Amino acid sequence: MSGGVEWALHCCVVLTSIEEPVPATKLAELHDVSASYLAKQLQALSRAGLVRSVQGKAGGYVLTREPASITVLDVVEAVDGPGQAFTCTEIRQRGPLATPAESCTAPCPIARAMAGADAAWREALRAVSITDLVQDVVSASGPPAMARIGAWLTTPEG
Amino acid sequence: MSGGVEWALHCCVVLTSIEEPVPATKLAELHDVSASYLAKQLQALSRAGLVRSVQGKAGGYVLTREPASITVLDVVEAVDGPGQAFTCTEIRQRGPLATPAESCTAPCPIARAMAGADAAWREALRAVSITDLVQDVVSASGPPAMARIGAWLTTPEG
DNA sequence: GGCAAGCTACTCGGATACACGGTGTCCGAGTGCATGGGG
DNA sequence: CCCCATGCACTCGGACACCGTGTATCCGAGTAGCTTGCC
Repeated sequence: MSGGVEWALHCCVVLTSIEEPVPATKLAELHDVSASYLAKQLQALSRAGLVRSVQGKAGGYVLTREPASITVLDVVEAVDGPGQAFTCTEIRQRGPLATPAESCTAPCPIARAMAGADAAWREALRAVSITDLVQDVVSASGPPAMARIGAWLTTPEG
Repeated sequence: MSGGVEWALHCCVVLTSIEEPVPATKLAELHDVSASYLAKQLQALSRAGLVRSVQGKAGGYVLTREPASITVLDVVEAVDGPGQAFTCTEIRQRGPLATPAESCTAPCPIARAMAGADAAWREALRAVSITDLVQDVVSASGPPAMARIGAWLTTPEG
């Protein structure tokens, strides 16, 4: 899995602390990561419609939806792509004992098992929303944690 | 995910059709894949203890356990390694608002969500055994399917 | 005919090149805000 | 005092190198079985 997923999720959590646009550079120095590379992940979120980018002097990124309606799966699919991890090569249709293509109406058992596991994985990620992550943060670091982040984001210099 | 997983699973299914050792070259030409690369996957299965390799003229690979006790998860972990797909970088401990290390007793919410999804994925793969895959094959291609494979493996030339 | 030594051929196992996707970086296009001048 | 044109600084967006992991391959070490010669 792409490491940028972690950055993107942290950014989504941070963006819930404020309504104004936050530039990528701010998010980068807040997390102490490469600004250029983080921009790539944010662009992916923008293409997926999870965040909206506003340009100009006071521009940046804003969440488009309520945090409760954004799931972790949304972010993962936006950054890593919607493709499945496992792809069936149809080995059963190759070799001297290849099964004819007309008998391959149903997917091969291996592909089915993998697809089932992938569905379970996605379902688990779909069950967690950005709001849930924020709730866990305030439970661990105290209620003013998110407020401190929002305040830091508004200060001119980091 | 590594593409060799698919090859390894097909090999495990094929190995259930016969008790004698099957060389890697036979498995390769049966599936019409690279023999050298398939050997690497079989070595991984051997290191994990799922198959046993016998050397010499009539050597090859044999399953060590009953197919019903070998799960798809076993094969996946043997080939792709036991490591998780997602690894937490502990971003929360970096940057100007880093949370102190003493407050990080519990894993961060993002890592927990990912770990939960990974557990669900593994559980789904653990629920499917090689025997289940074989049963699906005979249901789709008819009872003599596995017998044909076993017969082909015993013929001198492919 | 039985047995043992030697040979052969076949097997696995690890060490070795190549390629592609993820990682990281950079600069150009576009836009909203601030400023200064005019009415 | 209000409005508008101008400039600017800041933002995103996509295009460009680099590296690590997976992909593919090869050759050497080792062993079981067959052959052959001898007793």
